[in-house]
Amino acid sequence: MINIQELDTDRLEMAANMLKAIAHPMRIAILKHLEGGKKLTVTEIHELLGIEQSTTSHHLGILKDKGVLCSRREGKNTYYYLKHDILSQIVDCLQRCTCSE
Amino acid sequence: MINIQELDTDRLEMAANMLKAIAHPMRIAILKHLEGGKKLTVTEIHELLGIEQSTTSHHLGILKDKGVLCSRREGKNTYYYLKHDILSQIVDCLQRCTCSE
DNA sequence: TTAACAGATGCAAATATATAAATATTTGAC
DNA sequence: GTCAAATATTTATATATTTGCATCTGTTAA
Repeated sequence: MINIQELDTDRLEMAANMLKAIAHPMRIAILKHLEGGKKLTVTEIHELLGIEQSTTSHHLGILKDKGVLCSRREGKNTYYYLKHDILSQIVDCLQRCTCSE
Repeated sequence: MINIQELDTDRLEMAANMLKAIAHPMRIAILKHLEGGKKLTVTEIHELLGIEQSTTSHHLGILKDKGVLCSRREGKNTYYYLKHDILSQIVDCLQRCTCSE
């Protein structure tokens, strides 16, 4: 028998993990670059953001692990992209909420 | 002279702080209860969620500090409510992104 | 002015996260 | 197979977060 309360807790937990994954300046910047279905490699992102390769890979790993991004390997490169297009909503919302203060 | 890069960094930082504030199971649950312009007291929230009063107050303080909630004192009670209605978008988005997995 | 209620704050222990440096793995070219 | 490029993982250190308890501050009503 399935417990609704439990399900809800799991769902909240999942949502929180997803948000926690996004809630970092560099990771928000990554999402911005991936809006509109764009796909970028680790190297492209690490150069765009000007941060270490290993740090970039780490951030991408977190985003993927928590269900924010997907990745596809093509040859030596791994392309990362948004798992759900609607996630752009979050970035947009943040953009609107942070301009008035 | 203002540095655009710097501004952008500050803005990202602010956005990340706002998201970090939301990114917690209990705090997402709080936002859910406040959708639609509802105002609730600390006690109401602490009873709704079934968590300690002081823990509730801590969470509300974080959300207020990071610009997610506002509060108004009325007599013995303090009512908390969403600062920006559009923040419901984030909760909605999470709800949609967490049902398919 | 005191009792009782509502909320906020300080603190400490447990836990989680961030970063970078070093190292490992995977893949394609030769 | 060997090498180099692209990416991932490991590790260690520093820092931040979460939670509950105890306590403190306001506020209302007796």
